[in-house]
Amino acid sequence: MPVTIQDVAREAGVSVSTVSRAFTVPEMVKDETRHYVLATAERMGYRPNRAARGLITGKTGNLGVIVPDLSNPFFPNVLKGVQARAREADYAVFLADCDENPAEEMALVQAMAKQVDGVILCSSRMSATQLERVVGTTSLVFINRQVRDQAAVTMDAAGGIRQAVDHLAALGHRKIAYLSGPRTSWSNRERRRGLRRAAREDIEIVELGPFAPRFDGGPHAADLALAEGVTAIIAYNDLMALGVMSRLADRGVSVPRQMSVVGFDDISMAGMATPPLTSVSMQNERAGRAAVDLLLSLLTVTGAEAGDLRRELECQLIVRASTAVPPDPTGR
Amino acid sequence: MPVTIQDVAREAGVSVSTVSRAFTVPEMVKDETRHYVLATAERMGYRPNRAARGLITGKTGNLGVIVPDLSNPFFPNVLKGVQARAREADYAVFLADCDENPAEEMALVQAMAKQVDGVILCSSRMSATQLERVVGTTSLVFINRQVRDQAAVTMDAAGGIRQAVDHLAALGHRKIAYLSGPRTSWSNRERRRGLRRAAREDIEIVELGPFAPRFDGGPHAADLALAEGVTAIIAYNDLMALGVMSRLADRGVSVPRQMSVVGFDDISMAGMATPPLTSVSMQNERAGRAAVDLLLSLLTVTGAEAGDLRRELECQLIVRASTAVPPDPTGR
DNA sequence: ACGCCTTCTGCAAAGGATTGCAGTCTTTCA
DNA sequence: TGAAAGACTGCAATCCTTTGCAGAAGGCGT
Repeated sequence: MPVTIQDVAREAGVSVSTVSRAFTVPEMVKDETRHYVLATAERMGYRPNRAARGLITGKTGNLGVIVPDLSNPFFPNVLKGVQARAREADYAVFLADCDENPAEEMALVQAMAKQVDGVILCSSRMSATQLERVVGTTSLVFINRQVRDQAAVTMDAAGGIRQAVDHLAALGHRKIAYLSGPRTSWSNRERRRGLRRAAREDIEIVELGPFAPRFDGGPHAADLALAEGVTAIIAYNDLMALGVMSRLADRGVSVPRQMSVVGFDDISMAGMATPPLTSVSMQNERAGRAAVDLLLSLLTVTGAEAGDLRRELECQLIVRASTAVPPDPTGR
Repeated sequence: MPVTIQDVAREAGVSVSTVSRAFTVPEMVKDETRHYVLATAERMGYRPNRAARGLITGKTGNLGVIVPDLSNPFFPNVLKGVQARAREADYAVFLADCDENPAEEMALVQAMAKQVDGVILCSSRMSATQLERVVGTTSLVFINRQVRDQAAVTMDAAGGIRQAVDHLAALGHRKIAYLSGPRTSWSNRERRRGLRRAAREDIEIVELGPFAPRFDGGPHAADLALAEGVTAIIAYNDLMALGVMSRLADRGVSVPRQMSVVGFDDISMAGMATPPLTSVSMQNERAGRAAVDLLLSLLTVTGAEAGDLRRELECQLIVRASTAVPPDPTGR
């Protein structure tokens, strides 16, 4: 049923080699022949069998992406970038969701290894030892995590935090809470690093947590922040920030009048919240595209050292309605 | 570098046939031999090359999913279901995002056809003529759309609408607006069908739109609904509902005191909105799993007629804080 | 007119796995 | 004890492409 290169060759009255070359090394076959072959192929609806091609070239034309959890709105956007860029480069993408489970993540990489030219790992949860066992099985590009000698695209979260702190400081806030995410997460460490870098004489920053990096981590975090008497909150991510806002609303604390809230990631729902959430935007889609670019050069550029392939994306503070000047300490 | 079946055979001192059979038809090789072979393979880290296998068996062990837009929070959840179920069945999944572009969607199906055993189409945007050209190139399963003689998993949106109407009626609402989505969309037709079925003597339903099925379709829709003087709104989907709520807040209309709002899809952010949005839940993850099940039986069960493979999932109204009794018409 | 260089095309091997067929070795039954 | 059946295993063809090598044809310089 499916039409093979043989069928095209027979129909066009040439050898399979010629058909093959018409597709893969066009300049090697006479214009006239090539046009005729290509036209015939088109007419017959021929599409080269990638599996067979991969068998001999050693390249599959596929790449894999592994994300910790698709229902975390952070990932679909990077996935979208990966997919779009991959398609431009005529690659197909394998998707896997490891459900936040490092062991599963490792298994997935190994299972994929044979059928892809490389794998993109988003916010990998794997331990150093687990990583060791997958490095080398296939080309790897990390997103949001740096691993020695491995290609990676990261976000300048530290810079983002700084922007958030500066923004709040400019508004007049003097005591700010940072609501920490999972202690072991690379992203959280990065954010904390940014916090230290953003430290200023005139601002007091208290760090709370860790809290669950989800909506339901918010309420607990909000209560602690209120108890600390801060006037502004920077949350580990938007989900947590939304949870915080929800809790504040329940407790009758008005955002942004009595409390300013800043999130992280700028997931699409940030702009839809009430009030719309000020957030540090991560350019996830760009990150996805960049990861594919890195992977591509890793595969094609000879002698490219994975360790040299690094790309850091700017973060951008998107100011919306959840931040404002702090309440007058005199009580109006 | 990668270890092949030949390597294992040599190492284990048997022929490649035996190794192959040890994996694919275990009962055909002597227990002792099989154990030894399997152990050797394991030790050497051998994983069969799926491409090579697919070449000869004609089955790839892959399946494809095409979604219209990953950044629409509806899809990642069904994707998650697809992925999970596929992995259980030892299938890998190819993902593609067609950016709401039917032509691209068609091209993607054709591009995938050769490398997958079947494709799952989520909320396909293709026209009848376009569909005609892809049916037959590979096995298809539709989600959220019914096509003649094709396997499909659908949601009982009509039933969901009815639940929403009954809920609002029970609260005392007498005039309700339905905010329509894209006129041509199958989902929208289904919802409208449900609307007619839910029609009751005591309730007046006005249909407005069509509006963009996104957050930014909400404001326009909200204004029209207000002008109609309804006390409750059912939106085409949650995104639109959130846009409506945002606009209502801007215009000083309190939800749910002055206006009740019901969404559709129950995307994760519905519960995080302020107030949390009452919504018709679609069980997207289950839908994804069901689609894979359908595809699998389409592939294995001989003589399974695609047209017979239908699965309809229940919808469930999740009542949250965005719906309440209507304002007293006397003005309190 | 000859040889050489180009340009184009075809032959055949290779890549990793599956599988029909045939061969070997045991076992069983008469 | 011999033959037939049964249980395993191996050989080799096959799936669809790519690609090194060699052959064919045409052009050019001398």
